[in-house]
Amino acid sequence: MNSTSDDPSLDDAPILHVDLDAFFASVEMLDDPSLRARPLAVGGSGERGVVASVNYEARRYGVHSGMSSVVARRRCPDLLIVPGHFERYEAYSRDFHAVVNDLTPTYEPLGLDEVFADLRGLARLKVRPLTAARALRERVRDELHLECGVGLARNKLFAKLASRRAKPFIENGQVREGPGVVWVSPAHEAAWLEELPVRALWGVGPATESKLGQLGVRSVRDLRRIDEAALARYVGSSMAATLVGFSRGEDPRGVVVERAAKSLGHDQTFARSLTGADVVRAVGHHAGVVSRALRERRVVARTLSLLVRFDDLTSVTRSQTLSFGVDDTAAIATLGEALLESIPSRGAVRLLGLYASSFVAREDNEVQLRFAWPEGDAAPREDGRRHQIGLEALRDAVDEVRAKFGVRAVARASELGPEGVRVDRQRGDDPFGPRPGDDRGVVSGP
DNA sequence: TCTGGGGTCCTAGGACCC
DNA sequence: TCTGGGGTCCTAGGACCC
Repeated sequence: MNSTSDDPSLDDAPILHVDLDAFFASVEMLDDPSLRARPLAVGGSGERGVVASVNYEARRYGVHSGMSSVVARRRCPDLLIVPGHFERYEAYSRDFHAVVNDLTPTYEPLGLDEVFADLRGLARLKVRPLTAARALRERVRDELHLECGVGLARNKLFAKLASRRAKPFIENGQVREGPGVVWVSPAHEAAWLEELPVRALWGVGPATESKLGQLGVRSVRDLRRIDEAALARYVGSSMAATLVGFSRGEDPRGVVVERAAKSLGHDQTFARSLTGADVVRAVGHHAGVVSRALRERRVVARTLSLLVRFDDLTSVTRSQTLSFGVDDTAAIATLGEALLESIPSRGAVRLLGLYASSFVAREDNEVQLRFAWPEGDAAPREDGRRHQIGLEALRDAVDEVRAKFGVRAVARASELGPEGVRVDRQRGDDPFGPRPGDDRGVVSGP
């Protein structure tokens, strides 16, 4: 199916996809060679844990990433599940990107362990795609001591399918070596797609697969026969157009080199669900994580979102966009708490997430704040002064949240007395709490 | 199989402006 | 005063990726 005998031209194989094999698990085995011979997974080992990465020894037992740890251990009782060391993975990822960058600067990372690259810029260097792909694999192996699969094709769709085919695979419970590098020649594209289940296409998950099933669409061949308008009624017009394109082997997505982050956040599923004041404390902890990440990136966020997943697995989100950006822990914690207050409780909290978006460069935010500076007053110079303006505006924002959602109509478990009567939390040091003669924010409720 | 934590994108409705 | 269309921003939820 793939041709490895002659090296295609850049026109026939401009897009390369590299995917590191069992990345997290492989790094753990490099850091501790005694783990090599045994089935290993990286992830949470508790009741609510999920395995994020699995070595090939464990895959022989049918364990794969994304699987709950309970199920994984059922399939493989000898499975060793170790916690992740993400700084290590990030360090390896940086080295990986550096190796790709030596091949071409036109590359696009996906997560820590995958990269798309556009090789067209190498035309003048007379680089041949297969030669480049093999050299890339060699360098990843020699310098990082990691294995990877490389795919080459006309577009991202086929390059990704190809790299998957390049990797080791399990056959009859045994690990088989893959070819390492696979090129999908344009002449063979149709054959590649023909038998492929729709689930193998990028963007088709369980929900879309099920919707397509209702239309009788299971394979890419089925997809080609279906009317796009009919498809759109089930999966939306955007997804319909994408899928129809894929079914014809068309993928307009380019390699995007500098993809600026649009949001960041932190969420955590608790080993034991939280109630009452513990939830508020968790918001404070998340605020610390998020604000540090914002400062590290030298941006401030105008939008904050809070996600709460209850024990019944229902999720609720609340978000608030400010006219200015924030990056300090206290401000984010206060806003997060206001958002939390606005969510009607449905019992114990299983997962809490806090996310920041609508980034503004820190310097630009300062300019914005100066605009808001009262007439005739001096422009803020030192940080403390600037901070105060933020607090004033922030207080308004918190009031806005409370006004919008009618906070008094809802009480957290922590604020309920034994009879379910709301007890006001005493927070004399809270700069955002009610002030004397100030009843803003209390617009509804019993 | 009742499921993590980092993200991205899409959809649909409402508010607001021209 | 009522009406419509288009554009943009915000919000909530959902699906998907690694």
